[in-house]
Amino acid sequence: MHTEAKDEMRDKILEAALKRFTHYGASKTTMNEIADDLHCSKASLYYYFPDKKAMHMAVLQKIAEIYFQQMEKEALQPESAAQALYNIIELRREFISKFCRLEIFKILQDNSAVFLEEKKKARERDIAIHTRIIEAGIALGEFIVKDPAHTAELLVLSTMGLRFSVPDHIREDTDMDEAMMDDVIDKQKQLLEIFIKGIKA
Amino acid sequence: MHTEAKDEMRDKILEAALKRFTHYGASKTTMNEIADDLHCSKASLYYYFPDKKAMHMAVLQKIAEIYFQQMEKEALQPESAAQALYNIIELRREFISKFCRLEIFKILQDNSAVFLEEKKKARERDIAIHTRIIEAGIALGEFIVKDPAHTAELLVLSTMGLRFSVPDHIREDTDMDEAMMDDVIDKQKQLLEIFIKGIKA
DNA sequence: TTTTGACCTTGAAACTAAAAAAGTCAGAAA
DNA sequence: TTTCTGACTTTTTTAGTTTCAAGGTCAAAA
Repeated sequence: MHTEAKDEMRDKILEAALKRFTHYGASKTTMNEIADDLHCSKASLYYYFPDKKAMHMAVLQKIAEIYFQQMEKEALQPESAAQALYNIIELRREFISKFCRLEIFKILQDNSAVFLEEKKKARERDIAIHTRIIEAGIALGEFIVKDPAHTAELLVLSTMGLRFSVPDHIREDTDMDEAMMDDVIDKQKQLLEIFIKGIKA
Repeated sequence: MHTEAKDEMRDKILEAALKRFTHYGASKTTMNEIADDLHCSKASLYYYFPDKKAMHMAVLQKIAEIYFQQMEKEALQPESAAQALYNIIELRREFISKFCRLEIFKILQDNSAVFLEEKKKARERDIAIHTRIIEAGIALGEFIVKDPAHTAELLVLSTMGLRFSVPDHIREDTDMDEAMMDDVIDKQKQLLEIFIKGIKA
């Protein structure tokens, strides 16, 4: 059984790719560069991944998995549902500031069916986590909500939407947005504050 | 004093342009086509507008003015501030379904300084109107809000942001979005409901 | 003052060639 | 048998060019 070794190499590739992506941006990274970093041939990469897009996806899934697991930990047994919701925003701030250089948006521009599917799944998972927190809030007597899943969707979508409150031309610019990000996160927290009051028991 | 006649011709041009824009989209409309519709020469258009962009802006300002005036009427003396906020969403629905074919987004893609400035002004006016309604709500004892302008900004931005809850690839498509729009408007109303509860006295 | 035909200018498609990157495969290495 | 690679082909990107429709100007007419 050589699968452990195989998985190990696969992971090494993902790490090397992620390093390049976060440093130079995914769109500026070639398969050859990743291979060179690993002192292996490009053909090897194609032994582990069917194509470049699959590798991109795997990198994305890898970091998303960590992010979601942190979120789920937060959602598991909150002392306060409201606090859990705030903590998730903080988690998001960390995640974004860590991976914003990866040009995640440029990859996702690629609106292929697989990508959209993955994006949808991620959003659903995000909403599911928020649903669980809201349900916990109901159980704790913090919130009164008729349809937790629906309310969670609304919270997630409206919070995400605030991302677009910063003008278009700045969103492109990769330098300035670190400062802008704080503004967006701030707005997200302020909206959450009102949102929580709006569903408070 | 020939200014009335001049203004009249200017307005005729704007109407002809708007008709073309809403029918075929602004990006697919040429100056020659507008001139032909008016049975005049293209050079005449340039007597009234310095260039094409200025004409686009004028068309946009014209329809925006109507939209904002309706909003302001709504904001002037609401019996219920909450109801006024709902009415404004309904106004927005009408406005969008009327002018969505104009490809406003494609024009606004043009991130020139003048355009951004105008966009910013429009947003500020939007926020100002919402501020007035929230202040009215406070006066009527409906709401308790510390900083009405700030709360209004948050409401406007989060509501607008919901526009992006529909997947990217559908936003491009000019056919489907009529149905999608209803979904967005629905979400905006649902968010407003919670938002209002969140600032309720 | 307003309008126009004739004219000039510009920018966005439509090709093209060259370079770079993606992707394949027969066979070597482990 | 699984993993890896050099040498190869194919596809995509880029940069340069042409071309033409659309933008824009102007002297002169109405």
